Amino acid sequence: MNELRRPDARPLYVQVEAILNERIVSGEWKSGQAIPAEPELAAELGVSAGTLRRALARLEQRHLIERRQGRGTYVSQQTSQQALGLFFRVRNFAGKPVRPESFITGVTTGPATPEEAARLRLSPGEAVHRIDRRRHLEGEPRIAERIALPAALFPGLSLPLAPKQLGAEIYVHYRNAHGIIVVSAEEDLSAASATEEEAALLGCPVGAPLLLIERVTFDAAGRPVELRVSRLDTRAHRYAVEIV
Amino acid sequence: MNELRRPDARPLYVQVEAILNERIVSGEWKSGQAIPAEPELAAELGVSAGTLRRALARLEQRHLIERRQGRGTYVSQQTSQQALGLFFRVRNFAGKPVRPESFITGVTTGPATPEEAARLRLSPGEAVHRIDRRRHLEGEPRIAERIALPAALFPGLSLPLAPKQLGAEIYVHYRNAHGIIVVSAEEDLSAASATEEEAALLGCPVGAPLLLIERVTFDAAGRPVELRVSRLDTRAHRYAVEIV
DNA sequence: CAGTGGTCTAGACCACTTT
DNA sequence: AAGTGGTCTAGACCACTGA
Repeated sequence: MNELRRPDARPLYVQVEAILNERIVSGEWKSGQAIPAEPELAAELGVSAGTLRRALARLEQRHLIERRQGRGTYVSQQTSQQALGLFFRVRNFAGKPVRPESFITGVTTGPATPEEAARLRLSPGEAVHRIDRRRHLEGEPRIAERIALPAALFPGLSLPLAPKQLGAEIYVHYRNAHGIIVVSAEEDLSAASATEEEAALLGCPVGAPLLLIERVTFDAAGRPVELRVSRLDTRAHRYAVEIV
Repeated sequence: MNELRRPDARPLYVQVEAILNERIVSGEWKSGQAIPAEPELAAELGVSAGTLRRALARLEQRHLIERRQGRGTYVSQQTSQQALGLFFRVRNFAGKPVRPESFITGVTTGPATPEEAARLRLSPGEAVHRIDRRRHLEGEPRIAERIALPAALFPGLSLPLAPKQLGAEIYVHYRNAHGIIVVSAEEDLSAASATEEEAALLGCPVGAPLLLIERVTFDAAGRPVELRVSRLDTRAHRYAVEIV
């Protein structure tokens, strides 16, 4: 049933983590659903409660599950609010997190550029969907961004077009429509000058300094699922980073 | 001897972590020194090995100690290399971490500005030391920065003046000369245009976009110990962020 | 109240490092 | 061989949740 081997190279709790991770990735355990209680799971997998708990703690740290004393263990819902809290690090000058409003300005599909292929680990020329968005912070246009998605992962890309869904995080849409659970990201940050087009979009002078964010997002299976290039007007906002 | 109470609000392993943290902060256990083995420590503190291990794991995660099977547990040395690996997130376009060369251009002491007082949790007008530096990446001047330190924490600020020490991380100097162990930082990032002065220093056009990094650093006791404002020329480098 | 996760303990065994 | 940290187990007890 399980391929658990004691004298494996990896510790038992890592093997258990991988098994449970796979159950979530495969959709056997769906988002928001309760998973079996500790004693039951431990018995099924043939490990002690302590080992199982250690695996569950690692899944919780990766935000794949949520545990609450007395309630149970649930596969993360990745609601809009949670996704924003984890992945949207913009604050205003008072230090308060802000919620963006998003407006899609264009959707296209075409062969990946060399840059996109490299970052998304695609073969040269594989198809990608591209979404262009404008995002408002506290009522003002502050972010211009382009999102590139491997077409193979998002067959027949269905976009949320209702105004209500436009405000929601797109990661929630990935999960609902394509079963992709986003868990981590790598970003490269730099400074750039606003082009004419960006200046018009953001209402800033041509050549104004913008914070350029190039993000590659990964799902629970470790696949790169999104390349996002954002330009943030920092006249009224900051990007927050914590180092531990 | 210890004030460990079982029905405390905090779990035992958190209380143990705090006790061990205090021994490091107070200098009872010095940087690089081995601490007692698990059985000895557990007996001394009157807790089980499991509880002690959990506390040690948390200290290790905060980079305050290092553990190696067969060798023992050591208070972190915070060598130059380790400090850079944790706190210096600049990469070149190949994605490789780069080591900065640092040149101090000025040192002054004076009353804190309102901004400095707020970020460093000082009373208005308390004294701060200020260090201005220019930093080179791969041979070129790329960073202009000012570091503000609470004078109360750095009595008679002794600066490393030998050329060799100039290259080392200043956090290593904090530890060696003032016993301050740096463990975490919060940063606000934005984009700014180069002033005439910065342009001259960095060899870029006036108005060129720079990545502006405002960092507050905290020590093992949770005190803010440094406000650092850096301006990074991103023509040849990126600032790397990981989100988990 | 029953059932859940969270804490704490005690002890066995293993893998690694040093002498 | 002796001593270290790393893994795994089994079980007791507590704190929280919901019916």
